[in-house]
Amino acid sequence: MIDLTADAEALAPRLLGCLLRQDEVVLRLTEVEAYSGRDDLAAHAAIGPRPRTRALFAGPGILYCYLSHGIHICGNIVCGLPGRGSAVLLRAGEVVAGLEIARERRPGVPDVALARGPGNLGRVMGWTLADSGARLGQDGPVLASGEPPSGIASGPRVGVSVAHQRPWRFWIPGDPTVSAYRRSPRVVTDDRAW
DNA sequence: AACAAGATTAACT
DNA sequence: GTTAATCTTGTTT
Repeated sequence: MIDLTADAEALAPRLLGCLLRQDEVVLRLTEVEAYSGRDDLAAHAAIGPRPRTRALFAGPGILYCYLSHGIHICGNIVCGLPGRGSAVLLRAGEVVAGLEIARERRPGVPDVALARGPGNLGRVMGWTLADSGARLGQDGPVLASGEPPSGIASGPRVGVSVAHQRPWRFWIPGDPTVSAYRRSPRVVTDDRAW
């Protein structure tokens, strides 16, 4: 099994290739991002516990969902020690079961793009804000080990303007379900080294 | 009470 | 490359 008490930075690459099942839909994770906790300025945990971020501090093995831009539900797997606020954002995956339902939830979208991008992934899994706080393997999705990925790539997080020098986004290189990288419009530091 | 920004996406030009 | 869609939260008046 997977040790969810590890910090997000250590856990994130290990989640690649893992299987996440929500009801009939099973995803093979191909892209994730680590959010380290209160000391991570880009993390929702940085401001400390709030009603909205309650699930983030509830301890490892919790699903934390948030609403992005009023439209998209994005999901994280909370990890690390309770109260740390560490979590891994699920950015993309390959639908390996429940294709019919996934297609119904995203009509007209090619299979390979069904769960490409965090908002799309949440849509395919059928998540809403009410799923925030669900416990993995109980009232939430089930996480299981899968075939280890052929390789792991890393780089700066998508849409994040701080801590940009740290490679906290991990993906399976060459996988067609991985989302395109879009730099935050606010990044000031020179990141050409990446 | 009003406002701006956001771990985004898809549809434009 | 630009922009609309939509809503919650934190910040400012």
